[in-house]
Amino acid sequence: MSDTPSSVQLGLPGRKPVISREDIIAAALKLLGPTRSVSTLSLREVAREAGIAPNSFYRHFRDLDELAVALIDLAGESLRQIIGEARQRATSKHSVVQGCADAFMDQLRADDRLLHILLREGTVGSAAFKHAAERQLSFFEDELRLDLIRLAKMKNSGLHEPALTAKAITRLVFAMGATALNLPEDKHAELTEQIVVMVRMIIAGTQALAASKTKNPA
Amino acid sequence: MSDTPSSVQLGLPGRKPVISREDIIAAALKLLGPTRSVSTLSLREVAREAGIAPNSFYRHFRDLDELAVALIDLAGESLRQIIGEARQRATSKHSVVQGCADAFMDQLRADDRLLHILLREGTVGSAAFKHAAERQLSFFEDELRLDLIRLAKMKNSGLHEPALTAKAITRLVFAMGATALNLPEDKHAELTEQIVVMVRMIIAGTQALAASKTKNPA
DNA sequence: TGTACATCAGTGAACGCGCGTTCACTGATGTAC
DNA sequence: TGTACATCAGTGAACGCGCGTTCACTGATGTAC
Repeated sequence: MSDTPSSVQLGLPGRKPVISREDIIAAALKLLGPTRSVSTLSLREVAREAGIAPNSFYRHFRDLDELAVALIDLAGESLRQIIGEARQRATSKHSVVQGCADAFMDQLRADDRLLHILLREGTVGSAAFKHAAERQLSFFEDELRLDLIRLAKMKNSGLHEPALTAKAITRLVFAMGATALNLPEDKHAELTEQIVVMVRMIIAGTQALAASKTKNPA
Repeated sequence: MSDTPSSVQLGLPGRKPVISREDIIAAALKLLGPTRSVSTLSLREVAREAGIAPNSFYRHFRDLDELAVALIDLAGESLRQIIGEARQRATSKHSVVQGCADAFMDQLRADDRLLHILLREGTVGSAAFKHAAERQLSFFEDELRLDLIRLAKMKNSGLHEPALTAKAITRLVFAMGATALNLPEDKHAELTEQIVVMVRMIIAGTQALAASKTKNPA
């Protein structure tokens, strides 16, 4: 993920890099925001922000697309960590759903650029970029699936197609989060509430379908 | 929506346009596809495709953004018409949900450029563009909301927050549709099936929540 | 420790390109009489 | 019907700009002995 390219491995002779891949990524993140998306970044612009000559960019990334994929991968890791923490934190006090939704929206409100990227840019850009975004989403779905199964066991309730349920929740929350990026701050609480109810709908639905399946097996 | 700008109104003296706004829109649609999104179109490119000089573009649109908004509006209208027909067609034979999902995916498979735009590009682009996309989505949600209420009355089942349910279904289906654009054709049947189950989950969930509300009013 | 050498991160200058936008224009189409 | 005139859709040429990419280079940092 964040390892250096082979030409920069330690132990080889030569000058040490004075700026790193991470510095360039940080520069790119500085340029991003509610009004700038990854696909509109230019190589020269990123280099300017990082304080290097345009061609120096190539010492660290093959092209802009490689940078974009690195950003997506970072964003996925970051989100999974945030939600992972929210899951553990929320087990007793509030519901898991509410806790995760709050954590999600908090991060979004904190202007986490990485989260912005993941929410907005899965559907445009190069094939490699879209593939990377899809990959991170599937990681996320997988963790959620396991969590849903655990939750269902705890509650002794059924679960109709856990994988599909996880996918539905993930895609829906991400879509709602993406709309939040264009919303003024004072609408965020309302949106958080909407997300919570939507997720509860899906969970209630998957339980209802599981129950009817038990009664009337196909 | 598709009316001509004031400078092109009929009855005024002057030369009649040999190409129209619609011709330029058609040229833009020709350029779009699974690998090209609206935000990557250039004015010169569209003009080239339309067979006019670059500066002639300005006779019909203030800038590229105005063209993009026109495309989004068209896309919204087109989709609502498609789904509206599917609703009426499917009332007796299959379920409404299955019918609409099929119509949706058929249109998508038929490489409807307008639909591509609406699915993929609500989250990037100018403020005006995002606003137009959001507006079309809300139109769609509103129609769906009325439909859900009608459906609930027919089935004598409850409906927890119809507006939110409609929003959840719309956003989820659109998100799933967007992923379909990057999928090979042979995965489309599977995806259609997933969409149908997801929508059923949400409907089952909203009914379950409505039922529990009746039993245990807050 | 000192010296010769190899590596290679970062550079400055230059390239050709497509872009959005402007300008003054042309000439077909319409209206007025 | 014919003539003079106004309108304005479309044009060709030009502008300056930022872009991605290339090239040969420099010089700091490391290794070998």
